[in-house]
Amino acid sequence: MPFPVTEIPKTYDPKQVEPRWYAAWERSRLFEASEASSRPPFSMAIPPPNITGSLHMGHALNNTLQDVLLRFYRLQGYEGCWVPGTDHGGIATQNVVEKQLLNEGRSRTDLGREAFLRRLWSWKEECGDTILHQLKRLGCALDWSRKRFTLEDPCAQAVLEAFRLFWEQGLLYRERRMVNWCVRCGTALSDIEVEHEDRQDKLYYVRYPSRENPGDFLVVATTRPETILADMAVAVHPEDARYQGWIGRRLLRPLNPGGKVSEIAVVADEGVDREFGTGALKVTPGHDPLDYEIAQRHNLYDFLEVIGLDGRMREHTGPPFAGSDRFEARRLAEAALREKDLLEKEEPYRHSVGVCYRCGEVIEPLLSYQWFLRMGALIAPAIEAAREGRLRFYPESWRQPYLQWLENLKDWCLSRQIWWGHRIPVYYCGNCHQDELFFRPDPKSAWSRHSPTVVGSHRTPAGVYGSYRGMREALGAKAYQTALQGADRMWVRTPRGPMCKLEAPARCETCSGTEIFQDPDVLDTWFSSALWPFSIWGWPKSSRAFQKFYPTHTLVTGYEILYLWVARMVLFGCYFLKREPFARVLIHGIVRDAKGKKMSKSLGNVVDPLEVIDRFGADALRFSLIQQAVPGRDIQCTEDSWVGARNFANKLYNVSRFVQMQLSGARPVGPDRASLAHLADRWILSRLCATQLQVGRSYGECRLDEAARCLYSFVWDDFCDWYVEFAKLRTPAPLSVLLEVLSRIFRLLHPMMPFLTEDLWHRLFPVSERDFLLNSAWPRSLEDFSDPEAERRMQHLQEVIGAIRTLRHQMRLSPVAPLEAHCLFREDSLAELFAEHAGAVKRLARLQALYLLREEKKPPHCATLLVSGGEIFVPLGGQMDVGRERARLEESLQAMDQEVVRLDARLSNRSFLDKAPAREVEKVRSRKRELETQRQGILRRLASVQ
RNA sequence: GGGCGGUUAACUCAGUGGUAGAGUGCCAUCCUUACAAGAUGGAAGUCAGAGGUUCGAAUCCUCUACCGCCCACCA
Repeated sequence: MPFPVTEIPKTYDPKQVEPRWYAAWERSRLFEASEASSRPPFSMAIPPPNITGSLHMGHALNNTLQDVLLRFYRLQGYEGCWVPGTDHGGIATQNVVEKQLLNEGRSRTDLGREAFLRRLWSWKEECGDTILHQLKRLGCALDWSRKRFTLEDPCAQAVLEAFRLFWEQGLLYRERRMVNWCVRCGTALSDIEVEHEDRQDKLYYVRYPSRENPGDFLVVATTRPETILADMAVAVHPEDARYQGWIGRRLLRPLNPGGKVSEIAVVADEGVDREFGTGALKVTPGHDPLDYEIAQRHNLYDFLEVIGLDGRMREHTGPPFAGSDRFEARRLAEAALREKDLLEKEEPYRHSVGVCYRCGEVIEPLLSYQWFLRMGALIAPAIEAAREGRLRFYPESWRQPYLQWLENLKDWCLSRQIWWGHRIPVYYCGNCHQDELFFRPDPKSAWSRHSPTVVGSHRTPAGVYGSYRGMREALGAKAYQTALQGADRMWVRTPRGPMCKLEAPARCETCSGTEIFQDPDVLDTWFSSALWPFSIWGWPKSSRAFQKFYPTHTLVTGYEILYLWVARMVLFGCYFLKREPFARVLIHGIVRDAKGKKMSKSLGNVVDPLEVIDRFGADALRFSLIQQAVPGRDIQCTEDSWVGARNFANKLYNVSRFVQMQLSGARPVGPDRASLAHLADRWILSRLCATQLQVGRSYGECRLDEAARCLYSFVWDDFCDWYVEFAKLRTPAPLSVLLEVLSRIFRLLHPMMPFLTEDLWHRLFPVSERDFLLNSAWPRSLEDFSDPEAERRMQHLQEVIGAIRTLRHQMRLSPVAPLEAHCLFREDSLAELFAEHAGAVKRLARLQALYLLREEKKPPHCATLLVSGGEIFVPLGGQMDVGRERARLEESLQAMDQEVVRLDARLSNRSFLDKAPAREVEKVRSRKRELETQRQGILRRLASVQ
């Protein structure tokens, strides 16, 4: 009894299926890995999304790829463990919450550090897991029992421990240095957190008067005239003939803090580019990294610093500059120079400007106290790992950039002057540290009224520098306490060295003083990210999970965070554990919109993955992304690609429905090689064998895109279009093969389309509710079923069926016009083949009759088809259009002639015959023979068609 | 300034030495009892350009053009 069609809907509805299965998986704790398992481990650490925002296409792609790998390796018999988690996201998250406060008309200093942090934690509780929850809709097989957050234990503990270990090894130091300062975020950034943007600016040519003869100028080109106020010298190239006479002379600084004119020297330095501008460079060591280096080379240590941490000109610059924004100051400087007739000219100039990767504000190079990590000792192992193949990149082309980055690596600026993050575990003693502090007080506090009197300090709009002891003395104990509470932050220079402790010490180790305070800075959020592949398992504590699952197997990520994150994980993993944190890095591209533009909120071109899931299903979204995810290459996401993937899902759904309808009570046993009699059976299993091999290989080599395309074409072209069409004619239906093929398709495809395959698996096979596909196994090898002979024979049938279908169109016949075919084959085996499968050929070519001729007995009024190994005559009777038939034959004759010419050219080429492999030559020869035979046939037909 | 990647059908892209592929779109025909989210057939490409290596090049090498990305102390 066929299953009544009406009971199963004709189109697949993912909405009915997907949520149900994810719930079932979770209920059964299907994704929870066991460290006690004897199966080999396959572990992955999710790239933890920041707790800002919600799922976007990039996450969807990244996590789909991971889920495919996880599910594939689980089917392969591995103990799969994929750890979910989120990143506190330092500056990014703090910015989000600060923006909220701003809308309420408040700032973080209004709240104070503690209240602000409380607010961030409640944000985290509220929105932090949004993305993780959304990943469930995508089907991700994450082990929820192991969810981590970078700011909580065990990850937070790992951060402290890592810092302490670095400290003990002497790799940490605190120094006043030129760093990238974001005046908007109010923090230092590491070098890779600075992005470069091309900007249209002006290049100013400024006259620096000679001291001896103020009418004599040396002209310097600069884009930043506001920093002239902090110029300490002018540098020229030592071999620049134009300036030999100037070296060693004194110049008058064109603009001066407080208007007090002072002198600067002309120095010679190799660092100067003679080609640029006038070949003379103004040296501003307080606000430019190159100038800082040059100044050091010339022992210029007494720098002027004119731009404050808030991006405004500092007080001592005097009118009209003091207090103005640095860009406003640029215009003021331009005007002042013009007024003094020191501006020779200006020209439009395009150059790249460093901006903050979090807020886009132009970076200000500034001197400030920061914590740095010495990278020198960490680099070599990370390089070796990649050189020696213990760490592999997919695609390999990313290995070189990775190595180059490491080779040029400088020390890492770790400290951030924000509040949200891992507070640096360093403690200072109020008694015995002779320190210099920087306070940025709450403007409403009493402290700000006292500050101008502080000893030895200089003041900026941002705050006050001064010595710790000096401040206390100046303020008195009480006001000083208030100041400490109100202080936004402070930098401390420590002649005797502070203490690094996992917990706040009660008293000073040196003097037993109890006035202990912690370094106010937090660590770069990427510091905790670098520990992620081992902190998630509880490192530094050793645990069974850690033993079992570290190192992780594969890291999947986008190339945009290769340095920011991937390289640093390798550095840290190799350093702390002497073992790279993963063996493979699968690098995918960026998801772009239909026009190839990067998706961004500001462009308004973001496509919401959840919306795509609603419309097309998670499986369709996944399959579409996978299909396009050639390693390292960007992906365009378009409506079309979702539709195509959804149609594929529907195709598989329907072919399964078809098989289901054939099922009656008894379940057939699986086919075995010996008893496979039917050509179609042998053929489809042979094709399946090749497909399974290819798909397995592709999955294993991180070519998920390849696996997707391979399965797509097997399912659609081979199975649906040919095998099932053959099967429809057979009674009883070849259920054992149909089910075997489907059962294998489900398992091969499950990593990419988990919901649909799970659903169909349960519908078609007598498995219990809890026998999940993910717990089944990758199908055993089909190599026994490989059958090239069957594939060849099938090809003959396909060719003839195709030729007759084409003929109908060429002769403008209706697809249902009654036709018969008379076949004449040169080999008996072919005749037997067609005799055996006459039914299928008749049906698929829609013939009324199929005759096999023993000798040439061409019926009258017929069209002739030349096929491999024979000819097919199709009588057309009254519908025969002689002219059309002649044209058709002539056209194919022409095509053959062209091909023959090409083949002849190759065969008459001595060096081809001599040098090409014999197999290749034989291929050409046999093609030529076949063509010749067909050609003769056509010529005979042409002669007889009147 | 250095480096990397791309340029293949109208569109989006596969294809690393044997003579060009897919999906979508287009044209034509078809409600053939799994699927119109389908079936069948078709048109459509000097594989960016030039040179080289090779019996043979979309594929390897060199150069050029355009597009994109990364790195760099472009004052």
